[in-house]
Amino acid sequence: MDALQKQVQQFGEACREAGLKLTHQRLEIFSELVRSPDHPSAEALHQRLRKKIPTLSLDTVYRTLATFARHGMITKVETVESQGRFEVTLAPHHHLICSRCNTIMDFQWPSMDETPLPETVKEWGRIDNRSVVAYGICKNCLGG
Amino acid sequence: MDALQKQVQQFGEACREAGLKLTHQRLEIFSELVRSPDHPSAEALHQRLRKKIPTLSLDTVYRTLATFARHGMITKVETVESQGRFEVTLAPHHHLICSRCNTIMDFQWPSMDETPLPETVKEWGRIDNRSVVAYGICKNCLGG
DNA sequence: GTAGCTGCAAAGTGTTTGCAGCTGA
DNA sequence: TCAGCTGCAAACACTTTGCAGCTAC
Repeated sequence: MDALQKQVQQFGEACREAGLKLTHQRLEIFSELVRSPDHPSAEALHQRLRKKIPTLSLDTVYRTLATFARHGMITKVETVESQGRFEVTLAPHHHLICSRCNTIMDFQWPSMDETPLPETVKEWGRIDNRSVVAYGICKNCLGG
Repeated sequence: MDALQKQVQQFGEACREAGLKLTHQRLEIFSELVRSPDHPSAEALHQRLRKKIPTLSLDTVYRTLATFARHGMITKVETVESQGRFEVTLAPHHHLICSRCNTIMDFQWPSMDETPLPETVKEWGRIDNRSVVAYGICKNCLGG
């Protein structure tokens, strides 16, 4: 069984646990997100899925993504753009955003994940997760 | 001369350098942002400024913020919400966001600022800036 | 005097919602 | 069967734009 199949199977279990019905649309939306390393927006996902499910409506994509996010199955990525971007919830990782073409790339930074936060932050409240967002220009856009 | 006055004076110089006209509206919008530690949205700024300048229009606030951001005088903060949030460009700092009440707090983390990024990131392209975004629940919302 | 800024109104874009019919468990 | 999901269309919220008059330089 390949990685995608495994993730889709886990998805089925997660739905059952969360009391969510496992519909065709939900399965396809999730699979597409697993296959998409580029953090697509709801609109982008809808475009891609229409080829496979022509009747799929954009508002279902929005609703489904919101549902998944509420159950922690996917994560809404923080960006400066107004459009939300989504990704499947995985191991802790960070984001590189190209200011020119707006692509988002993941990267790992284990030593950072283990560095304790400053004392002042602990006084603020409870931290659930944290990630680094780095802005710059990717090699493509630099013309390299 | 207090800190606010100083910052406003520097603002005047920054405008001249950038070739921007120093209008009443621009000055007030900038001063309000300097006075606002809570990273207000365009809408919020407009609300606050209306008391002082009743004729100020919301689209001028949007346009002005975009102009300031284009010239690096202010920064648009990355959040998961759809609304953009702004702050005056200052020393490097990071953000704590309360998932419950959506307030944004700044914090310093100098040791993190100096930690070099992983090698893989250097291959991606040029990094201009980076910051940590931490999500959690603030003490207020925890009921503490 | 003139380039550029502002206010107004209208349009755009991304997202959410109400409803009626459909469907997975 | 029936709670809950989907598609449709309409509403919404935030942001941008075209235009004519106004203002800082």
